[in-house]
Amino acid sequence: MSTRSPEPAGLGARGAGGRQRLIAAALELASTTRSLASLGLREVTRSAGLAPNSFYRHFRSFDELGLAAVDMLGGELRRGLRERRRRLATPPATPLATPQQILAGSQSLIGETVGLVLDFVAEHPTAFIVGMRELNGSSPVMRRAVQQLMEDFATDMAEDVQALMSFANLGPAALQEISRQVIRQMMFFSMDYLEQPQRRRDIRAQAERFILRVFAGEMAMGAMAPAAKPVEGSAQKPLKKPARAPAKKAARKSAAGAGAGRASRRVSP
Amino acid sequence: MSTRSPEPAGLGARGAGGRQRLIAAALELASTTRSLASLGLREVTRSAGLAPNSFYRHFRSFDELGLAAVDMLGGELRRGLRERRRRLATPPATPLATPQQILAGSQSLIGETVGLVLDFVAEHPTAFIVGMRELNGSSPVMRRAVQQLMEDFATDMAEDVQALMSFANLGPAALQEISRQVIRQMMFFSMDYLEQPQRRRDIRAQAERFILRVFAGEMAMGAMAPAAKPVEGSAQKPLKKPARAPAKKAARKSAAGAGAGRASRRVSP
DNA sequence: ACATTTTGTAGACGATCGTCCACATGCGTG
DNA sequence: CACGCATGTGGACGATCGTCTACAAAATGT
Repeated sequence: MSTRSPEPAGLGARGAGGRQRLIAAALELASTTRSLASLGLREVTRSAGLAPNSFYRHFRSFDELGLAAVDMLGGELRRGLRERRRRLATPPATPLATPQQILAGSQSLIGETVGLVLDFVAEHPTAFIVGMRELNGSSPVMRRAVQQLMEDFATDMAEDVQALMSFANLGPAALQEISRQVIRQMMFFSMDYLEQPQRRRDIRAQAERFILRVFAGEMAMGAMAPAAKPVEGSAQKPLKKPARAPAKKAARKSAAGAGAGRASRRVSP
Repeated sequence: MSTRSPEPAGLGARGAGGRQRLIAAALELASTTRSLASLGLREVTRSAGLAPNSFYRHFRSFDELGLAAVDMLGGELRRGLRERRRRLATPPATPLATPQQILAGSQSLIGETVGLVLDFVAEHPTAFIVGMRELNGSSPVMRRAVQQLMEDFATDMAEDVQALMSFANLGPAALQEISRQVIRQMMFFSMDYLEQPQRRRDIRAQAERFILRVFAGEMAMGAMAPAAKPVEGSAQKPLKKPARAPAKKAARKSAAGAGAGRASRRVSP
């Protein structure tokens, strides 16, 4: 529709046209300054070296820009994760093993995956920060997009775990539920990872420990009182329809509110 | 300093002065519209039924308003949780029990606590939504405040678990780590709880299951290969000093960015 | 080569913003 | 009563904002 050349999807893409520059500038500004929706159209275009009106040549609203960024970077991470995990698809170790052995054998897989995620986050800090922000942030559109992305990650993870650890027989519903919880917790770990670079090794270890602990807990609970794990129906459907808008009356077009000068520090008096 | 009367700290406080009205209006607007920092001073005062200038009579900036809200509502929840848990401080069941028995006996405590948290969230949706938003949101000041509040919750929880389940001998470092992870996960559960009222029972069950699973996992891992749980030093210090500002140059006074009309929908053409 | 689409620029309009100033009111204390 | 103090009001300023219309240049298809 827009760029006729394939555009290898690099974000920082220097020679690329205004579209990539706008996305990069918006992520940069939104991660250091405020939320995506609070950004000024003029602010972004100025930072991208374009005239204010050029924004409309590429996006109709900030939501559209945000969705493009989610598609681009979320897709990149998702592809990387799947590829990495498929590459690590060593045939399952001795199928008849104790839970201890199963977990111990999974440690390398877990460690590699955690590493990939945290590396990605460290390489694309602005994208992650904006994603985390929009997850609970401004527009319902962005919220849905990021939520769906996380749900996709969880589904990928559940499938891979099912394939690589089928011997540890976990119900598919429980597996999806655990995967979602792991993905969510990884959001916090990733934030820590960015905010406290000096503690990266510890944070990484914490993440691996958490995953191990959750799976160990599930296996332990499965092996004991069955009254403690009903799981009910399929834990959570993959985000059906919006159905109800959180806004008060009309579904806001993109963003709203936000003020003129704000405490913009009057940097040029 | 400000209100000389004790002010029973009710939020909606109708007869109260402009201060409470401003906080209530800000939370209402920030939860339905945008982030706290993106709010307009005029927007809030208008919603509170005051003149724009009256804002300065109570707060110097939006950060100050946010901190007041965190203190008020965060303190309320924290007090409620501690009180509830102390009230449930039934003497520990048979001290010499299997892990299964320990966990089974803890289910009622876990269920009660989860219920209290989710009830609070359902009763103060705007406060929680704003908190969740500011956790990763605008100003470093608010981020720190909410992070600290969560860390306090985690510490409370660790202490209570230690007191009520001392027989399940978990190291204090591991206990603090697990508590923080539980608190963090509860943020997501709480968000689900608000966004999907029709699934509340399921979400509540998921939360209880998660907590049970994490503790079961820790106990299972403690009982097996010790190479799998080093935990290192005290998992995470309680948020030492800011030390470095995430902003670029100067520490922004309160909020920044944000634009004039934005896509404010031109609601009155 | 020429028309069309895409991308970008320039200027202007009305609206909202944060903030400052001067002024008005209620209240307790001397 | 006079005084200080907290609280609230109204008007005005300069600045930034989103968006609109009109025009320019490069790329593209035929």
